[in-house]
Amino acid sequence: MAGPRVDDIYEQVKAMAVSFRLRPGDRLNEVALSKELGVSRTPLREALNRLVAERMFDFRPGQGFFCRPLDAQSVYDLFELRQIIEVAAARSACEKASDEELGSLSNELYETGIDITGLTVEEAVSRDEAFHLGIAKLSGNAELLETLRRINERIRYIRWISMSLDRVQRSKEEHKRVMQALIDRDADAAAAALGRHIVKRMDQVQDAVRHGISNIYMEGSDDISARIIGEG
Amino acid sequence: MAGPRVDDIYEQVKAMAVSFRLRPGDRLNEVALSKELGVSRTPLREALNRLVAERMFDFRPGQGFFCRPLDAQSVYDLFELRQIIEVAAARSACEKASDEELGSLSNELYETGIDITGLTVEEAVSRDEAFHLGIAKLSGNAELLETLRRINERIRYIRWISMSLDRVQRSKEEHKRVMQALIDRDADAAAAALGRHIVKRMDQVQDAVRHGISNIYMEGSDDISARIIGEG
DNA sequence: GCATTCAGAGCTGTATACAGTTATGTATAT
DNA sequence: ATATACATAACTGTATACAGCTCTGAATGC
Repeated sequence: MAGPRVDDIYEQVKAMAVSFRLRPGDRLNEVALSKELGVSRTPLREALNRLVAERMFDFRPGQGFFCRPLDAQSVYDLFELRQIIEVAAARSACEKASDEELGSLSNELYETGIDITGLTVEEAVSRDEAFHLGIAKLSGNAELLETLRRINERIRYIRWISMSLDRVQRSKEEHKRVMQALIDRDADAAAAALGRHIVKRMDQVQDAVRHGISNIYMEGSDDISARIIGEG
Repeated sequence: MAGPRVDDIYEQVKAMAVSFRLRPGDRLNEVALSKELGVSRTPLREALNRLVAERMFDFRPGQGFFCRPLDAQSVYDLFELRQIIEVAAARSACEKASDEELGSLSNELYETGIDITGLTVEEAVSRDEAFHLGIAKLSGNAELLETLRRINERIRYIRWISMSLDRVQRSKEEHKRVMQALIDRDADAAAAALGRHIVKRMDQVQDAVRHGISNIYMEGSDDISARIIGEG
């Protein structure tokens, strides 16, 4: 029965960290967590070492693994890096993507993205990520795509908070504008629209971090992702 | 005596992978390698899992760890990503870096970088990396810096080959030009100079990959790093 | 000569045990 | 009441054992 354990454990622990069920700064109890997951410490530690490499956990020899705290500076850095990478990806996509690829990304955007009311925060963020990753994919650069994926995982919680605070979604309008620029193969316009789109969020995000950081340590904050998005 | 094992093992194995002592595509024999390193499989596997997360190794459940093959496309992608990140870092550095910081980077460049004749390839590449990482550091973005570090590790071998083929170093002139633009706080000029500098290498690199890929599997190719750089 | 099957060796994946270290909490002295 | 020292518990770090899977190669059949 037992499929490849380590991959599963890795995904589970990552999900716990992403959703802040494991609280930032906290030391991880390997025995307790391995029991909870129903595995031994050996594969658990292997999974944790992957997450250390992804900077989702800290490792202090002799003390163990610590859930990496997300301070305001790190969040800012990650958003800035995300912007850099995505803007470059959009430019690249203008050159490299086929009409077909652009068409299918556009379809996806319009099919899934018209109205996010009624979705959970998790679903809404997931769709947002999907569009941005879609652009990265069209850049044709697999390393760029993977790097962006890693970044997204680390700021997902912030996006949940941001999404749950800001119910009115102007995102979609901005996404459409980016999409149109891509279809027009207008690299400058695409870069500008996408750059503005991300920068615009960064102020919100600074607030979100402040809200988030104060809520993170409260009980019950782990179900932010399940919150339903109300009407504007 | 025994310091933190895993960190050491991680560094050792990474060094072996970076220098292609472990050949791309090859399956890793955990027992053999653990004996060679004088440790047991447990911490070795922990180290390997970190390297999987860094995309330096592949992991196939049931089969084990594989040294990740560096195909031409991956090399191109990594260089492209490197360019994106470094150019953005240079722009950022123009705004954020203090005069003092720029001064000390400049000093370092002129002190260590005037003539690389007589250095080993490893040393020359190390200095090259140091300058580029110095700019990334001045961007003030720790995540950007770390991402670039990871990229560098994966393309270091290519840089060794490139450096050993191309004895005449025009790099330094280009570095000086970038440095001057930074000191002038001229973001556009810095971005342009650095962008050109990296792009210029990419053609060489395509050749290097072809040379490299054919040499990688030859015996004795693992001492490329020790080769001495002759005069122009 | 070539493909197929099967047995054996070898290797991976995980659990467990144990040594060594770090943290905790209590008791004592100031 | 506070600080310190010590004993104990808990946890980490690594080695080892073993089960199960994968690969290799020889033997067999065509």
